[in-house]
Amino acid sequence: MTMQQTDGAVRTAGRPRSEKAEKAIIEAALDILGEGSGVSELSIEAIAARAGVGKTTIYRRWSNKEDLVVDALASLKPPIAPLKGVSVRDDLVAYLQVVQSESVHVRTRCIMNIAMSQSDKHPRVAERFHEIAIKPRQELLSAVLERGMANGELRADLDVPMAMAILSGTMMWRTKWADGPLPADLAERIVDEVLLGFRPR
Amino acid sequence: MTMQQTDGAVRTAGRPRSEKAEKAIIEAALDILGEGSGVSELSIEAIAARAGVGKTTIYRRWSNKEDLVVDALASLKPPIAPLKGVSVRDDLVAYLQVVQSESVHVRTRCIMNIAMSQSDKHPRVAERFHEIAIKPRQELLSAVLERGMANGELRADLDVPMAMAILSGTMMWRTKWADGPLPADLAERIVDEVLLGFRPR
DNA sequence: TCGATACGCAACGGTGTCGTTTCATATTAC
DNA sequence: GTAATATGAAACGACACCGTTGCGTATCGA
Repeated sequence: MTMQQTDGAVRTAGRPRSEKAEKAIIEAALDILGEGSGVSELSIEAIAARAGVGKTTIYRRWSNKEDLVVDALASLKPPIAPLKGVSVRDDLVAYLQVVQSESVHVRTRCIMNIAMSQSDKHPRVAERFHEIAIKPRQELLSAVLERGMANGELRADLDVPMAMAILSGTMMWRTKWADGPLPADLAERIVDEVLLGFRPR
Repeated sequence: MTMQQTDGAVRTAGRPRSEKAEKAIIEAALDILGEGSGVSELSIEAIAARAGVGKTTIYRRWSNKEDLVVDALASLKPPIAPLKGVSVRDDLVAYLQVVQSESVHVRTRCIMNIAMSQSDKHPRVAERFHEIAIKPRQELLSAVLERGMANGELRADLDVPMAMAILSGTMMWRTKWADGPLPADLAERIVDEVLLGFRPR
């Protein structure tokens, strides 16, 4: 027996599922992943314990770990900066500064690690992560570059995908293999160096 | 009771340790890592089984898994191309082509993944990997760039570490997040794009 | 030959996680 | 109140590894 509610959701008889528990589970999963565990090392028991929840409650919602992780990643809000700068240079600097500042946070680092290292073993997770975290940023970056090409700040024949790879790849390389503390003006230095080749001849 | 050998190695009484077994163990470990396992998922039992070796033989040589992995990574020969090209451009293209071709091999990919994603959890392994696989290449790349600066192919004020990050990071980004098959001339396109900003004004 | 050491193999007890089940309790619709 | 469903807690048997030990065999020096 079911009945329609005003919002169109289907209600069933009996106690409804606790949203609070669901949030706690996802938060706990992200927490553990953020501490450096890979997907395979992420145990349901550990999630349940940290979330203060019975394993039953988890298994009732997700039939396997991957589904849980996919949902967890989906809950990550991609914090995209608005990027309303005056120049392309300012926008790029602002963008890379966001990327750099995120790379400092352990949780961001670890989740990035998961995306990069476990894409072969967990393609669904990787796909979802790409859609949630990578794609919107790429589109943002792409828009900045296109704008620069349109208004003459950048070469009209700029290879946009290549330019995006140069910018993102350089920042990732430096944040990944950093020998020491990153320079505070890293974003500016990357942009200024790279733009030398992007500006009109 | 020990005695000196001609090569200075110390020989003990009794059956000597089998070099063949040692090679098999390390090879098996690399094999499993190359199939996508992380260091934590790498089990001694699995290594022993694949190497056709008793667990005893492994525990007799390494007291823990990290030591084994460190030795295994150390055994990887970094295949550095000679890079005797005529121009800086040719050398850079040749270098990046090696990087790209390696990125196709599953084993290389996975070991790279380990280095990138488990550096926080296994710092000794990461350090060793950096020394074995990253550092020699960085020095090679650095030498190419310095040569270009000396002979006028590149700007005299080029930021070498930044330039290296741009080249390596771009290739990594494209090989990592590739949507489809990589273009065959990827290395040339990266170098040609990047060199626009590296050449003298 | 003999002592010493390494070998592969099998088994040990211990631990952690799996996915499931049972239970008493809580929350909802009817 | 009653039926239905969800909850957290606990326990289940199963499995994979752990690190260790014992065993019979193989290979070395003396």
